[in-house]
Amino acid sequence: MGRQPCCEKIGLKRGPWTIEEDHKLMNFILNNGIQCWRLVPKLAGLMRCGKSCRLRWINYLRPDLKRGALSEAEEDMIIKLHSQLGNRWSKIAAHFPGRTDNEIKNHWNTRIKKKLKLLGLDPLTHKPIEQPDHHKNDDIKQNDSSEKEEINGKLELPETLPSLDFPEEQQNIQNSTSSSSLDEMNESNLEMGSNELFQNSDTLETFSSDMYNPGLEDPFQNWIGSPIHWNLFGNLDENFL
DNA sequence: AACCCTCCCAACCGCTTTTAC
DNA sequence: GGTAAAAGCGGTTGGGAGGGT
Repeated sequence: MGRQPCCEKIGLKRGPWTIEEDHKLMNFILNNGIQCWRLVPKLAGLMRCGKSCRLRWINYLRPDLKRGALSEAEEDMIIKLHSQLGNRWSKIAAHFPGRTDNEIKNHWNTRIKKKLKLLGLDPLTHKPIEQPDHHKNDDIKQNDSSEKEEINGKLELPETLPSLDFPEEQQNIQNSTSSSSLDEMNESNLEMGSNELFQNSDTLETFSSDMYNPGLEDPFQNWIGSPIHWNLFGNLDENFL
């Protein structure tokens, strides 16, 4: 007997959201807040499941979302955080106000992973990828020029990798080959919380607060600048509210 | 112009964790 | 403490966009 579905799926709409749906959801949440996602679609007049509404809000409609491509500094910090937290995207995203876990995860899977591989690093462990012994040198020689070309051309990598300046004890764990010890490290880091975790390196608190346009104190200013064409919503009130 | 391929990202699925009773 | 429901999370996928042939 499996778990029951999160909602009654019959008759529910799926796929991309329309502007009308966005508008309904946003108006509902802005006017009523979120008490229970399961009730949101019903009360907002949407043929979506609550889960879908939650995702849409978090990943696209939230007023405080930061839009646009991730900067190189953000990318470097993602790499750094990933080396310490693993695939805990929500934890990583917590250090990037206005960015979503989905966005960071997508960016990791489509860009950063490749970048690390091209640099000969395992995206999982952040350690150099082991080459088979007897072809090791040949492979490196062969790949060297072509990959460098790609690195310098297509991907426009920085000259050097972001320095992963772990505290000493974390460095030791990083150098260990045991995956369980990596897990332990991650667990203990999580328990420590970010404040303590990064106290010995450039603090992420500083990073987080400095890097995000401190000029835009009000998140709604970001919202207004988002690529959603708000003027399209202008006449919808009459129709949907 | 038509086709193919790759990249990117929004959205879904299913599992885990948290909360409420 | 046990159970069910809700929320959260991470892996995966589908399809549109854009570039190459």
